[in-house]
Amino acid sequence: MGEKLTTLHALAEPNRFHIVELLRVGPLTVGEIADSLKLRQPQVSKHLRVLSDSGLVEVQPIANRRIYKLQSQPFLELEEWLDTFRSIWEDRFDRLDDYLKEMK
Amino acid sequence: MGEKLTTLHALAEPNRFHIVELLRVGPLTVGEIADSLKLRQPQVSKHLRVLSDSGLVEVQPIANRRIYKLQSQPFLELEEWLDTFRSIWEDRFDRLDDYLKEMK
DNA sequence: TTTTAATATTCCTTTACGAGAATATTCCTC
DNA sequence: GAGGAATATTCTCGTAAAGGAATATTAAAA
Repeated sequence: MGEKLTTLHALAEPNRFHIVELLRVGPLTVGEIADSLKLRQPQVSKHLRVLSDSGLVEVQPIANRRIYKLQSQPFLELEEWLDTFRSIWEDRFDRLDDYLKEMK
Repeated sequence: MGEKLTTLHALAEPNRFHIVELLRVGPLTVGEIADSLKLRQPQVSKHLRVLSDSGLVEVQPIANRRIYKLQSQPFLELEEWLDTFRSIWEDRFDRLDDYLKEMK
């Protein structure tokens, strides 16, 4: 369960969310991300650190640069979690009524 | 895009995440949630406020009590967003190689 | 209509975290 | 090996947000 919270927390920050949206197009360096989002390099590095720690992105160092790309696992796990709710939406038209009856 | 961030933010808080997990079993009152999670009533009310503002839960007042239940829309929207990544995971085995070649 | 139960709201304190600026690190190039 | 790019880390500060305690609100019940 902790992983899901970590993933959610990482994605819930606006700039990190934007970074993820950027990276869906393809791998990018820190500088490119900073330019695109008009953020300062240190902040981008810090956000990438969070994304990296949470497993959402992966780094590949090339010489001076570091190329970041999305990692599928956390996304898939999150989607899997959301999928476990599907049965509920269909199943629970009258659960509320049940509940009301139970409590008299 | 703002709704997704709102949803993510609401879910990213541990206690709120737990509340959501609790509510998936069925609708509950504030007191029941507080008991289950061993939280104080005011904090539960405050978290439920956030969840309610983000559309994740719905309230139904019955006399003294307020019964909270999950609302499907935000979950479905989030899942839909995650689903847009699917094509990427399959498509992008070699995108990194492409990138590396591009930048020589 | 006073009392009591359930919930919401407010105020205060504390903590988490993001931004900014400066500095450290790493690796290429000359 | 000195200088310069690209990136990471550290420090400080400001702010958003969570917890605690007290209080307000609402509705039922006596």
